[in-house]
Amino acid sequence: MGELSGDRLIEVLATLASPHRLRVLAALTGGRAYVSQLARDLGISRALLQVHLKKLEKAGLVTAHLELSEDGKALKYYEATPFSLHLTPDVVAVAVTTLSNAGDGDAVPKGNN
Amino acid sequence: MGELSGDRLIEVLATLASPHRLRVLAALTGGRAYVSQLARDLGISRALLQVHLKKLEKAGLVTAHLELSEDGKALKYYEATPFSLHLTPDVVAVAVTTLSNAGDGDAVPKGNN
DNA sequence: GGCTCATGCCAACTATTATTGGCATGAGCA
DNA sequence: TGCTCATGCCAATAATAGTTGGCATGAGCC
Repeated sequence: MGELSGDRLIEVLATLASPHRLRVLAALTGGRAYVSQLARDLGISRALLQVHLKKLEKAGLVTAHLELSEDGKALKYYEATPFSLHLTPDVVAVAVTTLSNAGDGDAVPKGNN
Repeated sequence: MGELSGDRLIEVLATLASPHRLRVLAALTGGRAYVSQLARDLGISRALLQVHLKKLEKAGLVTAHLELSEDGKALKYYEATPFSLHLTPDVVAVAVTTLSNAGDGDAVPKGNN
């Protein structure tokens, strides 16, 4: 996971920059779990947890797959994806060169100064 | 910079997770600069740049100091702080243990399920 | 004095993200 | 059938973050 684009880098960083998601990830690092179970473990609502799980999944930090329990219930198990990201000023400098101009853009400043 | 608390980790991640701040940091990695100059280089307003610089400074990613130019003008120079942060699931798991319960909290879920 | 350039800061607005509650579905089980 | 448990999703609100423009200050310079 050494060479991600600036956009991907930001996605990953933004995803990790949240207490909830960090806790979710930590919980899953300790072993997989299905949604409702995880919500109970962490003491947060399912709706909230799902939003965070989706963001984590989108960033590629967790993966999900359905599984049938012994009694036939469909459970959605999530598990953490291993990753390794070494951040340094140089890594940042390189990533910036591949940034799409979203959230920025204006090649012509509005006239300050 | 291997052992930061969960709160600090989140602060750093959140600070880096922005195209503007990433660009600012990259620009400063290439050499120090004072505010107005940097704003022109990046093509953004000073007001905007200052906000981002403050956030970067708060997170310890850049430092600032006043300096007098040859003609006596007070210039505020910023420079990038070297850092190295190796992110892995385990690092996250450890960081989580030192998270203050802000933005989370509710030991008792509201009653979902 | 009047012009330029640098800094700092605020009030106001817009855009995003976070969070809650509720509702609907599908499948075992007594 | 009625109850439980799991999933998914949406509409509405709350809370943050991002941006802009303007205004004030201080210091050289013509």
